[in-house]
Amino acid sequence: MARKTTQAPSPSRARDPRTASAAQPARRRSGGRVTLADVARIAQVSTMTVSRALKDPSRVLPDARARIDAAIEQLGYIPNQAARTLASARSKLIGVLVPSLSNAVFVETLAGAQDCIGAAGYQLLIGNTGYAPAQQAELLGAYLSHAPAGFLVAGIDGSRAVRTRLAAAGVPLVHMFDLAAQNEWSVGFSQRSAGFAVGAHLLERGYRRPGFIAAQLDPRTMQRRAGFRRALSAAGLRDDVEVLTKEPSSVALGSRLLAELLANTPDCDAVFCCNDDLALGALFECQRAGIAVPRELAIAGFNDLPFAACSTPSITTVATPRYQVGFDAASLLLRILDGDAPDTRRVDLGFELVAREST
Amino acid sequence: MARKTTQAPSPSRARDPRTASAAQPARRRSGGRVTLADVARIAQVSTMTVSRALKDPSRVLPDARARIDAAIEQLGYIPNQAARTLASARSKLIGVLVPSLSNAVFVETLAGAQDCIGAAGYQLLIGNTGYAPAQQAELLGAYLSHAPAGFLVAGIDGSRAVRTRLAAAGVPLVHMFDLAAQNEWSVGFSQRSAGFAVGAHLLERGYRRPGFIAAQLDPRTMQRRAGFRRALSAAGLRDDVEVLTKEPSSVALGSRLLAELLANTPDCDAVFCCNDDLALGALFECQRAGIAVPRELAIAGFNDLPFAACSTPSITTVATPRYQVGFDAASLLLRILDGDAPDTRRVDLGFELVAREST
DNA sequence: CTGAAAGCGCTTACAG
DNA sequence: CTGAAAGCGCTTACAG
Repeated sequence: MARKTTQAPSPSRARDPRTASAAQPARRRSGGRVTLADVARIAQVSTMTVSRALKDPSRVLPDARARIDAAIEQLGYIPNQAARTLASARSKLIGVLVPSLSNAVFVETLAGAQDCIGAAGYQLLIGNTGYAPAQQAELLGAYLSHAPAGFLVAGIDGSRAVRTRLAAAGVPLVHMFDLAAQNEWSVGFSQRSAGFAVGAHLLERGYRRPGFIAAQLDPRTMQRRAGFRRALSAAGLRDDVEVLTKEPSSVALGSRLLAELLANTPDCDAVFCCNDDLALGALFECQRAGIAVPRELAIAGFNDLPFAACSTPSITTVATPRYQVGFDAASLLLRILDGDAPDTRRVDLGFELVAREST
Repeated sequence: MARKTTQAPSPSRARDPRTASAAQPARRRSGGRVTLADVARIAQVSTMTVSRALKDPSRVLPDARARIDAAIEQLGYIPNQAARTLASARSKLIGVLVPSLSNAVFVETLAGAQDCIGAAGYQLLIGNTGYAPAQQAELLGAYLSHAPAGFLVAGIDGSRAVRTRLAAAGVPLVHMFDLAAQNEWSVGFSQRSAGFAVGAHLLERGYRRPGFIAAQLDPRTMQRRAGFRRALSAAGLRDDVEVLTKEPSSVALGSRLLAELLANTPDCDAVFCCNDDLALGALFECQRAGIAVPRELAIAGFNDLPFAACSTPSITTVATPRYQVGFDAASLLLRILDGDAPDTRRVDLGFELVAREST
């Protein structure tokens, strides 16, 4: 197949098809890379036909298709994304904005999104907003210069002004984790219900004086808190036993916050940590202080990070569908881009309370 | 400034400058977005001058520059990256390939790279190779279609064929974590020396029967192992007390591997875990089995992830400059792109053994 | 310091 | 099903 026939007028042409045009243009900037036109020439069709074969092979006759495939293979042709984007005014890039990368939750969400879009030939443009709403708007604007096909955004912090710009540019946006208003696309679950579930679980286990510790205090954390407090107050218990800080979350911080909580409220018998890192730190603090978990103090976390299942004791937590949030949000975005948008704009993936030894 | 003068021939033109050209071209595909030409028209200069002002303001007279800035502001002009890339044959994208995203180490490396290149207007195109050398080559090839300015790659798994293609395309590549051969760019540290340091530390503490547990078994892990074994054999001790598995690393796996190690070698008095996740799992396993750490068994990890400092007991480990690896590798890449490449191609950032309670 | 022309490599929008 | 023409929005390479 790749063997040259003796009919070939000039063997050297096969190596660099561009020399085929006898009259070289005066100024040529091409870096010698293989283009669609090269493929078209070898395959003896027009560039349009090659372009079609690439996009949708069924729109080209089998015969031409075979010659094109062979030419692509022979030349090692790689499509130029910039040219595609410029001509079509839309790239194969999808902007994803997450509030943090040090939080394993969002990393898994990115993995889910990546796994979903990879097959469709898209790439992720990942932006870290650092939990700053202003930064979110900033990045959305900046990414627009890449003509992204769409956006995936954790949280609903975006200013209205930016969303208007996106709408004007015709770039769809899917919210992740939060459930947005009916007229916007979103994939997530109710943070509030999840918080409520933890409160209800602790009450059911018989704890009467649960506390709450939290860091970062981003919107989702505050929603979990609201649900948790609701569960307590509905049962006639105090719902204000808590230690909050805007500091970034970490295991070490969990130890500090728990120490502070116990100093403030010695008769506290359970604690809901707004995430598993904090819960792990709280557990370490108990081990250090010789407090038996759960006999003297119960600990509940949030997210079900891998270590929660195998710590000693294992940690009760809420399993959140973070990978699925990323995957499904991306999947929804692809459907929207294909003009195959579903009717329901809000997708509630739910959550699951996982009761373990720590409560 | 933004106020319109009564001299303006037609206020409506200011809103959509493109209507200024009386004769509309027959076919116009522009989506109504603002272009360089629009800015040039408003500022009353050529597009070239606007282009220059954007790239290097000092090459344009202050007077023109002021009009251009005003026009950009007024129109809300955003440069089209695709057009830039197509015309210049080089994008503002940098490909980064890491073997895993579930490993916090690489996520921090990405953060470092991101922080470095963000100011220079570059974006990261992040690829996950899943520890598969073939996948690394695959992604390098695929990313070429985006005409990246350069590559940052964790590990030196890339096949020679791919690197030849990159060289041919003039796209520089900087290795991260491993120290490459003298003729290639790399920023990292000696994994082997780090492994040796852990072995030496355990011997110095008086442990005589250290074991080793490891997962994934990627090249870097194996280099650490080699250094560790060297330290033991040099002291005349057995260096083959180990449990290895190709499974992905996790905290739960650390528990399992330790249990297996102790089952095989009951008189083992210390264990070097190839990373901190495994070490944490080992610690949990000891707590579960009632084994006192470090009195009955010493535990050492690798990387110094945040939790290592605050567990009970705290974990001895090797602090690796992962954020710095990402930052400095990106910084090196930018220098190369600016034609300001340093003489030394290998940058050794070193490591630090952090002795804590677990040994 | 500034500008007119050509080109980058594709796709859109029409035709046939 | 296939193709010739025009255009996407910038930058390169020359001139002046």
